[in-house]
Amino acid sequence: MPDNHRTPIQTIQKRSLHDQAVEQIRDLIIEGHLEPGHRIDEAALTTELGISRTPFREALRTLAAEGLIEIRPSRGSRVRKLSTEEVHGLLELQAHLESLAGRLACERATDAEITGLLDLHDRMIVLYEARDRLPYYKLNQEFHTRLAEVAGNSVLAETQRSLQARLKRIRFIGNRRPDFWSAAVHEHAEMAEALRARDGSRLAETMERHLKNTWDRVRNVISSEDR
Amino acid sequence: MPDNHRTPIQTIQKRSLHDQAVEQIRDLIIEGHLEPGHRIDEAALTTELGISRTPFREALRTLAAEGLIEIRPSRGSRVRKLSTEEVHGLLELQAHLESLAGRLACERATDAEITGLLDLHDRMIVLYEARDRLPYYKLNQEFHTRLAEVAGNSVLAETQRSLQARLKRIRFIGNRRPDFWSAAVHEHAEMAEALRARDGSRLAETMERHLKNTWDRVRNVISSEDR
DNA sequence: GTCGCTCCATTTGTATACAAAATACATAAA
DNA sequence: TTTATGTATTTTGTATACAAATGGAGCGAC
Repeated sequence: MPDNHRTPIQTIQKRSLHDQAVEQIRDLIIEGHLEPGHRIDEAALTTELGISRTPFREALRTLAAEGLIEIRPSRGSRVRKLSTEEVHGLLELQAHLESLAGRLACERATDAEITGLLDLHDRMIVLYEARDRLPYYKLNQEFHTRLAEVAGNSVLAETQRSLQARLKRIRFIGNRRPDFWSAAVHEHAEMAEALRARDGSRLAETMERHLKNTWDRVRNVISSEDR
Repeated sequence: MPDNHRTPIQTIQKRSLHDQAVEQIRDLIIEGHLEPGHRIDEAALTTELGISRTPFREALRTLAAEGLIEIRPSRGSRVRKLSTEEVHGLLELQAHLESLAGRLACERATDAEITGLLDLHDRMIVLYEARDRLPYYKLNQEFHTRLAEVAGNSVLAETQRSLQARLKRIRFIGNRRPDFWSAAVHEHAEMAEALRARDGSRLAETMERHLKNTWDRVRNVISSEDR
């Protein structure tokens, strides 16, 4: 008799200190514990993480390649501070990428994948109605990520993820104003409809518009904390 | 009296071993001296480059983040071998990105930048007529890179560059067949025309088609050297 | 022959030691 | 007071040493 109730097998992953460091530091940046423009203190962070400088510095190289930090030769690394132009560039590019992702998802995603996305959307609505901002924000990120994942292009998904990581902090700020948030939710409802109908063109158009509007929603916020 | 004839002051750039290693290894991969799927021998390469493992391994992390190599925990690194699907994904994404780049370039580039691109195109034609394949190929790469650069979105330019690097070897192979090459040149002529007229929509459309065709030109070549 | 085991040679991952550079500080000259 | 110069301290870059893991070669049991 098969044992249906055993705990699911988890592939044991041995992760190098490097990998763990990358994730930890990335989270510290995204969650705002390391502020943009702030210098990264190797000594402090290595003792904090309990690792030596070798894997730590490798992690810095990875994060630099991802665009999250910047390394100035012989002068230390800093959390990268996004200029207004860069944020605009990131959002412009993401709008365009997700427009493609939307179109492809409508063509290539399985019914189950579409249902999963719609389910995600429903949960977002519930959270919006409860004005539960942080969980909403997390599901929102997941929605965009998963849409890119079901588009059947791994490079696209990977690139989307990278752009999203760089924008994470900014985006979070963007939903602070209630009217902004409401507008975003409305756009999401439109996206869900297009998705349900597998209307690629409409979804593409909506996603592009959604991200263009995001830019309008965050631009003021940024300029205030500009360099 | 000011000395107008002294040699111009060059900002001395000290480059870390890390940076130099990244470039060297990247070139080795792109130029095919390190074959896809082939294991990267740290001992051999470090002595060859005359550096220690520390900066070398940092370079590997950077290249892994760029997608050029893959690091398998405790089991060494290999030059990443592109599957047919990945090449398709890369080209699909690049097509979409360059379409955006084309549109934006028409809106934002200066006249001088447009002229520069057209000049590049003219030189490509000359090289094509002389069937001088390698220099043509290099100018072609430069054309695409510069188009992305003058689009006024640094993130877009950076992303384009990264995708291009990953595709470099594949692309080179694509122009082997004379009829393929001729078709590509024809498409480029169209792009130049649209650019001259600053017709963003047409340029965007042409670039997308150009890269879609590139996929058709390249797909057979790849499957033959598939894993 | 094939499977499984043990041991050894490599190779990879991490820590540490040392060298080189940058920053901070203090002192002296204008 | 300001500027310059030299010195100490900290930080960064690189090499090396050591630990841990992997991949085979050899060998025996079946």
